[in-house]
Amino acid sequence: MASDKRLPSQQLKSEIIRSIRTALLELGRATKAELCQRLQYSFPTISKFLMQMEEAGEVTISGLDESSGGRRAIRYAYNPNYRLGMAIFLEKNETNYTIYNCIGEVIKEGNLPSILEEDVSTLVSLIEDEKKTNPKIQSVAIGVPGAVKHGKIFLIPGYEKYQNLNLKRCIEDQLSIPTIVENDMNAAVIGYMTQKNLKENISLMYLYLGKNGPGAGIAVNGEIVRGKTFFSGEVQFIPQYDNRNFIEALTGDHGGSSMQSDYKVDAISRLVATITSILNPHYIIFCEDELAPALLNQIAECSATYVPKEHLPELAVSDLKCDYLIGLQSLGLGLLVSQQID
Amino acid sequence: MASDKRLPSQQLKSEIIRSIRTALLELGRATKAELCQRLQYSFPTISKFLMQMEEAGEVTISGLDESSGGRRAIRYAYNPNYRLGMAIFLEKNETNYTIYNCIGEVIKEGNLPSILEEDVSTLVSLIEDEKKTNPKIQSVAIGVPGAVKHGKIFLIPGYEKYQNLNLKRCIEDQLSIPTIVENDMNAAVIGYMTQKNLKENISLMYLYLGKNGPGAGIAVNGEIVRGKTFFSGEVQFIPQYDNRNFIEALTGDHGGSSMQSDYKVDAISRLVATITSILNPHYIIFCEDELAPALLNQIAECSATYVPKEHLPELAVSDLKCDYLIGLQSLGLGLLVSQQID
DNA sequence: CTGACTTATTAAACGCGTTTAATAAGTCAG
DNA sequence: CTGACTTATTAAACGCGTTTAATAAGTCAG
Repeated sequence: MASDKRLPSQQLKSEIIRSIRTALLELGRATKAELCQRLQYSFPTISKFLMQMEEAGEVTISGLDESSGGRRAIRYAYNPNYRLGMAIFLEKNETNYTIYNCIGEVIKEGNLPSILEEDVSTLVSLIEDEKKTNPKIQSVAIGVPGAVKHGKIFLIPGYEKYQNLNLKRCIEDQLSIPTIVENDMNAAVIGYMTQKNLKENISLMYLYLGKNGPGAGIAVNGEIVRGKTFFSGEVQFIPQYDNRNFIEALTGDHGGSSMQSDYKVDAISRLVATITSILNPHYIIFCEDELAPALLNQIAECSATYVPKEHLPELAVSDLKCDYLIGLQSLGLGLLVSQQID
Repeated sequence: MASDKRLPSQQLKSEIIRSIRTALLELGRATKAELCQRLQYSFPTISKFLMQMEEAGEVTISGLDESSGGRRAIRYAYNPNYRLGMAIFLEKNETNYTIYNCIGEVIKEGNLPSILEEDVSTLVSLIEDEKKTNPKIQSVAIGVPGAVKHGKIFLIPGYEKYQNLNLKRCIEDQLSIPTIVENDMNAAVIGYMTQKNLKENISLMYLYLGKNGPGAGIAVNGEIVRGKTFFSGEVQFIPQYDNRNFIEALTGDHGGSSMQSDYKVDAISRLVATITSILNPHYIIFCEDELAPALLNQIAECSATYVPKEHLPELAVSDLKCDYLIGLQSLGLGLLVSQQID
């Protein structure tokens, strides 16, 4: 076990810095008085850390406030380019990555063939090279099509090189950059929550129907659900009809007369009703390229035949790719914001 | 908004006391050195608080350790009767309550007719009277057959006197005893986790089949799931067959030939498979008076026809009444342990 | 039964965030 | 343009947990 003997005072210091950073990023600009009001630390404490951060170039003075009857207050702004993050999407067919700053602006985008079947060193080199040309990169967030817990990839069918690899530790040990690894659908869930600014204690399911079978990312009480064997969200197996589970109902042969989309709507509605009965989440999100907005109403109506209407979640469509990106960036930003002051 | 301007130092102090109490209750007896090893506070700090607690009678010296080569260490024990808790079960047909100490020993049991249809003052008087004869009672935990959030009863069909009542605030304001209110099934979930000493990040469902329809308490990542409209766990609505949901499958007419328990087993197995596909929990618990142990194996086997076996949760039976009690006691103990020192 | 050695406990000095007092830098009426 | 009044900032004193040094209370070989 590593020496995690972090003194309470050290911990407190880190927490103060972290909270100043997030407050400044959220507010855009703030005075010392506003920060100590919001963060419940004393003026001298805020003042001390803000001075250090200004000296390091992490915050800048953006001007003086108008006087409200007395001495004019100094207004501070966070320097969004002080540190950068790198988000990497490892996919079957390609590898995308972005370099972004603390307010989510993308500085650079990159695209490569898939490296999932190659040795991990390929990925390490990619990061190392980008870090060389851009030394401000201080966090890496990697999305993978597999089950991840605490940075270790427990299950990633078809890619032996990554199976059972602690990718987080691997990169942190070799490159000394704080790293986070997350499953793709879970990152999308995090991205959606970030984007909609959903507070904690929100529950939602993000459903991806897919060509090769559906999958879902789920958050309960604001936290990602992983499950005992990383099987959570594998909704394809849910028994829905006498002889068909969800994937069979979605794709199977139904011998006949009904409209092609009717049985799909019923299957999805049954899933919505099931999730509602179990988790009663606030939202269920579908991929906008998989589901015509008109179908949402049909699904809502049909779900209400199974479950009292007032308990149904809000149904919405969203851009999975975009949420995935925002999720990874948000995870990476969390690392940036927690880092020690230089 | 109340004056929640609690100084960081005050907060830290409370946290130190809380952690000493839980450590001492968990360990039974401990030396100062063991406590500061475990809790990561310095020796002088532990020493100071332990002295205060000893003066107050909250901890006692249980003797000296054998020497391990030097001065013999003093071993301290928590006084389990220093403070007591009261757990109250409000039910349709009766009202039960227990008074218990910090190690869960029941000091007194009481039984009354149901008071759910009476005015809340009946409940307040009950607590007040017990508190008079036993002033050591410093926490109240109340279990109700309804949906609760932060002490407020949002939904309790059939009992208007309690509907939309903030029972926690009501009792705390009138009697100045820290109070917690929780739903019955959720309390059972908490009780089961406490009893089995399950760490955080565990997920489980506690299923009650019931005479008037099934219901479930669910914990995900160690936290109770309440849902957007307190509807979570209402598994009776889950569509399971072409024309039957869970409650219909459990109770309905199946026209004939199959054994009475066969369709029940299939319906429950489908529920197990569904929960597994969505949450992949570690445990699903049934009530031991509702399900013969032999059925568990049948359910496990049948579930495996819907979902790969390795992902199934551990299925177990337990005593609901007992778990409910332990859950309430555990919640009340949490209050006791968080209280300020006298 | 003494002195070298352990280990537990107490006492003094320190570090750091908070509280409170002092100072700096504005506004505005007359 | 001065003085009463605001508001922001800085400086000094304080509180409390930690670190480090000193002391207390044992063991054990010879």
